Amino acid sequence: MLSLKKYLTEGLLQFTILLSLIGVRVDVDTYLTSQLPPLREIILGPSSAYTQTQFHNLRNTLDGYGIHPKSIDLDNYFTARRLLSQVRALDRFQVPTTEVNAWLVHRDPEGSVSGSQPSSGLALESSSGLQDVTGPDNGVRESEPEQGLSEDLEDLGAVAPPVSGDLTKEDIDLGAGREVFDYSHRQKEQDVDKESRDGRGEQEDTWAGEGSDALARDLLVDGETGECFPAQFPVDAASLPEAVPSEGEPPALQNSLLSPLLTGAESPFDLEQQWQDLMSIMEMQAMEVNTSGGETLYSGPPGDALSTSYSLAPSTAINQNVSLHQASLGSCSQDFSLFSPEVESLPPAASSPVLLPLVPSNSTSLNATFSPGGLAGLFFPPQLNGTANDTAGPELPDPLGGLLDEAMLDEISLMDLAIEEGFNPAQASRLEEEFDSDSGLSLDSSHSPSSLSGSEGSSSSASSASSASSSASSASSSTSSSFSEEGAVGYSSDSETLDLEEAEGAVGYQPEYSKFCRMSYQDPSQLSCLPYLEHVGHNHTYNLAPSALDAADLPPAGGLKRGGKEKQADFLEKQMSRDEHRARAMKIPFTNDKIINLPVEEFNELLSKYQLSEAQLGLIRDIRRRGKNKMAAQNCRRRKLDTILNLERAVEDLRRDKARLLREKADSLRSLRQMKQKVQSLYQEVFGRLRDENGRPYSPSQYALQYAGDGSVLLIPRAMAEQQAHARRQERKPKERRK
DNA sequence: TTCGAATGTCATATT
DNA sequence: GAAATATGACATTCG
Repeated sequence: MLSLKKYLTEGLLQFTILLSLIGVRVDVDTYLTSQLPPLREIILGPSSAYTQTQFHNLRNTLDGYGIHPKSIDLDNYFTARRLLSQVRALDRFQVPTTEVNAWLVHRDPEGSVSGSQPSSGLALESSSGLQDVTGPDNGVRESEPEQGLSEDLEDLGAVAPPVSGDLTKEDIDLGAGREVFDYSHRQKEQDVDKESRDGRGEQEDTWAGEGSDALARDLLVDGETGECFPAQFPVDAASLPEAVPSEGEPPALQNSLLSPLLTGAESPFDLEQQWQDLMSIMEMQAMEVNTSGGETLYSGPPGDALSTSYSLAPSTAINQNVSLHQASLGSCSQDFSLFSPEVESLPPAASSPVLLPLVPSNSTSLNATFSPGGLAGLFFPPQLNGTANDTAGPELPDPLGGLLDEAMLDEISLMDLAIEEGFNPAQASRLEEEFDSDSGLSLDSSHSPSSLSGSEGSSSSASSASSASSSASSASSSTSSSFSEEGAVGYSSDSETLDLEEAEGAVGYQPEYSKFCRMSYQDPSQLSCLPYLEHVGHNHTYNLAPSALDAADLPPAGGLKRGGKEKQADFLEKQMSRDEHRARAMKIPFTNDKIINLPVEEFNELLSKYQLSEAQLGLIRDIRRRGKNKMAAQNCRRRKLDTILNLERAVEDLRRDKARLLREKADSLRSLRQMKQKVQSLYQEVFGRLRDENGRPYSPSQYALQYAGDGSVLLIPRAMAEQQAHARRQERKPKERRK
């Protein structure tokens, strides 16, 4: 048994593993996935060996010495024997196998486009899919704030890791994926089969061979653990094809996009139907007037398919807009999370085709037709004086001018002001864009350290130095910091300083380090944790004065062979600041930390304990002054940075607020137009039913309805109504000016 | 060699 | 007024 194990372990099995892993990985995976746990155990080792934590060990086992021989038994031996022959046979086809894999790379995306959507295409679609998501979306929301878009993109990466996480990222993130295993073998394979690979460019080999293999294998085997998880991608596959509509989007997809829109439009149509019912109940005789008015109001730009279709149901405009988004939502279940509700609801481009029709090309005429007072008609039941007459004519220059509730004037006037100013949602979005683009501040938060730099507490790691120093300085006030970090003046860490002092019997340093706060920002190990701060590790200790260097640069006594400690001490010595060198040269009997960080009372007390020369005292005072100033400068810079970051955040918040307000404004305008249209209909209906004493209808050019303060509606001569409306307008102007 | 970032230092103002 | 702190300006180092 043992001999068999040994035989397997050291001979056949390893050879089998090597061969199988060199060129026939997919086939090995096939075996693995075909429910052959023993073989899986033999070749790949226990599943635990493929966990991420073990992966580097796995990487080290490429030579075949870490294959978990404990998992081998006799059963596996025979299985392995059988497989060995197969593997050897397969090995001859390793190159074609690789080519097949390369073919998979190019095929899968097509499959995803075609709608059959093999799960493999998802990962392959990653980058293009990302663009596809934003592409059509941009097509609909082309005036979306770029900030929102960037956020969306970030979100997309978060939402759909399989999409955004491409191969290279996987390699980077995991340090080594399972591909490494294969890659290494492929290196060997290159050695063995160079001729067969000479025809390929290296890049192609990397992509077609490694990349596609990895991708294709990702479909079945986790790149890291080697575990099969076919169920994961189908899940994404179900959502992604919708979330990632490609350019060559099939009509079916577009239909799926439109269908929710149409469905969503049903509700508005129902409303409209109700309204029509109401009209019919009132037996409106001049229905065509209303209809024509509505069409006029909602007629969109020619050629606009959306607006054209929507113009038939003006009152549904808002809901149609919503429906449009719902449609895109339904079809983009994943990327929908990209858009925050507020951003998403803003319909720069999506709504532009829809909203533009809402904005009457002749807004002034609309205002002329519907003065703010017209709205009042919406808020009281059609309780009219009941003087019935003939139908009113279609021309109602300012029919509701007198129906205004003064309380609404101011509020509505704002809306009307917007209309009068020619405001429309498209302009709003345009404004938004301009605002976004000319903010002058780069709000790129993707790599902005703002995310790392929180408030004072979290402190901007962006200014790593500043951050550490801030905490250091803040703690210094209490002089009870537990930090064991670099002193304010020196660059060496406490432990390093201690080593140095121990090694060289430093000039009377008293290591009460824990008492003092120290700055850690020069700690390379910490810097290494902050990739964007890797460059922050300068030793800006200025050139030492020759006198100081004399003492500092003395070679080790006796010229003994330096140990690691001494080398470290030498290195640290070079890292010492100028003031530290000076202090050593002047034989200052305490550390610069103490000099700098002690409260003035303790500092004076410390000075009194020693007999110090004037030069020493002067140096100590300078060290203290410079050290404190250094910390102050660091704090100052940190505050500056924090201020900038806070300003950036504030600007971003303001941008969001502005976008939200613009959206609300657009919504309000839409609602206003809807209400005005309804009021117009009501007005016409009521006016049309009025009859004079002879049973004839009143002429709309001569009479108008006016809403009185007591809630009643009066029929007054139009001239009088216009006069009153003019008077109100004059009244309103000073108010607006005051505002 | 030049440039920009990070940092140290000084002078001065402020607390 | 001293000490601490803040800050602008400049110098230095480093990649």
